[in-house]
Amino acid sequence: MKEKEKREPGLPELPLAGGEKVVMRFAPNPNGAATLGSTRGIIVNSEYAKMHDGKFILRFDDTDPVLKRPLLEAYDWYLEDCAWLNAEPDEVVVASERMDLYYKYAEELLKKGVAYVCFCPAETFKQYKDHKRPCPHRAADIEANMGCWKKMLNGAYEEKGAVLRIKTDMASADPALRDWVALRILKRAHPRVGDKYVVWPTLDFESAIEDHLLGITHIIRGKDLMKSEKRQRFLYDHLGWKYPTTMVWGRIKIQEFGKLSTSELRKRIENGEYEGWDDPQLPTLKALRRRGFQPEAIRRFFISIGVTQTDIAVSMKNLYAENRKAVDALASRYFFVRNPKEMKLKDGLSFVAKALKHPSKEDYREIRTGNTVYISGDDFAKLKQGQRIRLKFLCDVEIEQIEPLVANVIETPAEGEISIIQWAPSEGIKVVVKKPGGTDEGIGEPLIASELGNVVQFERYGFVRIDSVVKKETGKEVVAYFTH
RNA sequence: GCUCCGGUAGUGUAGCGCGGCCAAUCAUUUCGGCCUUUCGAGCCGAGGACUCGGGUUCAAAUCCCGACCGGAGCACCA
Repeated sequence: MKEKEKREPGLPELPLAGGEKVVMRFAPNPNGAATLGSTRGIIVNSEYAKMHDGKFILRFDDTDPVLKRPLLEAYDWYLEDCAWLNAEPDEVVVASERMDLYYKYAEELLKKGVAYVCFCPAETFKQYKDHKRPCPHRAADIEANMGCWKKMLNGAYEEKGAVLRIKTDMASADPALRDWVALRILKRAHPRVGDKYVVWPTLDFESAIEDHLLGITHIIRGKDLMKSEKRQRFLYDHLGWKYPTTMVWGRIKIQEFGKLSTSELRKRIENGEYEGWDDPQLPTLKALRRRGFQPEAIRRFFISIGVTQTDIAVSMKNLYAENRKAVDALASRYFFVRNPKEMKLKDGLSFVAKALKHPSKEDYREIRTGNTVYISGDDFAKLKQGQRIRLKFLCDVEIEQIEPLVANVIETPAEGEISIIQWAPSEGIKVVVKKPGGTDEGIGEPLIASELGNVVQFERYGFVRIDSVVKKETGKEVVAYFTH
């Protein structure tokens, strides 16, 4: 009989070899701030490490100073992001600081005769590859290869002048597997280590060496890197190493953002199309943090998505749902009206509304107003003469005329169906809300300014994080970032 | 051209290695109801899927073959 236990919803089980300590890694290129895609890597890898009382390593795969050039600030950003997500790495490794290691193994491979220095231009090599033929350099003896390798390191060759290839099988049925490049020449200063090196390892080489040296037990990698494993296995065989267990996940696309690469994001930010890496329009962790998303919600969101090989397109709605659960209990309620319209309260002088800060807590806020209040443009558009509505926590009114808007205060509140709307007081403050889709402007109650840094709910509008309060000649102005 | 991988409700996901307990799990979305101290909140309820065609079998989401669809690799990118 087989036992099918009900598992808690969560990540699929990690294939365990038994007895070994689990070591996971997340290995980004710090060429920009962490995106939602990188966040998935942080969450899932660290989660597996936690589940098995293992180790979580953050490794910066920053070995391309040209095409995917690292951004100096981004190293710290990743550290901050990990900390914020409660996924602090047990160890941090920077590839560009461990170049000697890669050189050492390159030499070892040359000595074993399983690697060679190749001088073919890319196009020429492709010809050999397509015809399953070895290029002439493959047959060079060890002495000659060592000599060429030294010259590579000394800068004797120009960029693209020579590469170091790993011998695999030039007749492999899969063209993607034939003698791949392990190290190449790049004569451009690296943001972190300067111009100390001219020979740089490719990702396939660097990450293969590191995964072994760091004792990584499980690798989770994108489907696009599936062939990397097959390439790297040749290297592991040459060196007599055991390859880690691998899991593969498909591409993730966030429906609301489409596909934006880090390089593309960086280009647009540098062009001034966005305010920065934390612009609320961007799918970066920094942006979500500024918008007031809770780390726990982000964690649950990515865990619910799991690890499957299918390419997926998930909606932010799932994240909103998780975040709502996290934020609803702690967000105080306030009134904010977008595109305000003034409403004159006839026969009124001044009012003090006693309003609940949260529907399930006995905690009140006061809103003082004169005989005018503001309602939102959206609500205004639906008003009809003679209609009764309730200004929440204040009073019921009957609309006497629309333009200009005048209403009579009704002493006895209506029974039954009546629409209830939020309002802003005569001495309200200006509020600007930055949203993924643009900016809303309006008026809110003055107490909003006291919630700096907090996530609050603007009733009938949504959750926002109070980002800053700026003093202007016209008075205080609140800038809020829209959560959802 | 060569090679590899995948396809369960609108969207994710469980189940698939060891076929029956699957008239298929959970979440989200959608719809309806309740609440009216808001709501995009909460509570209750409903709807909605095994890509297709063959085969094996008493029995197939699960095993086999084929088709179709989708993604990826064949970079001196990560």
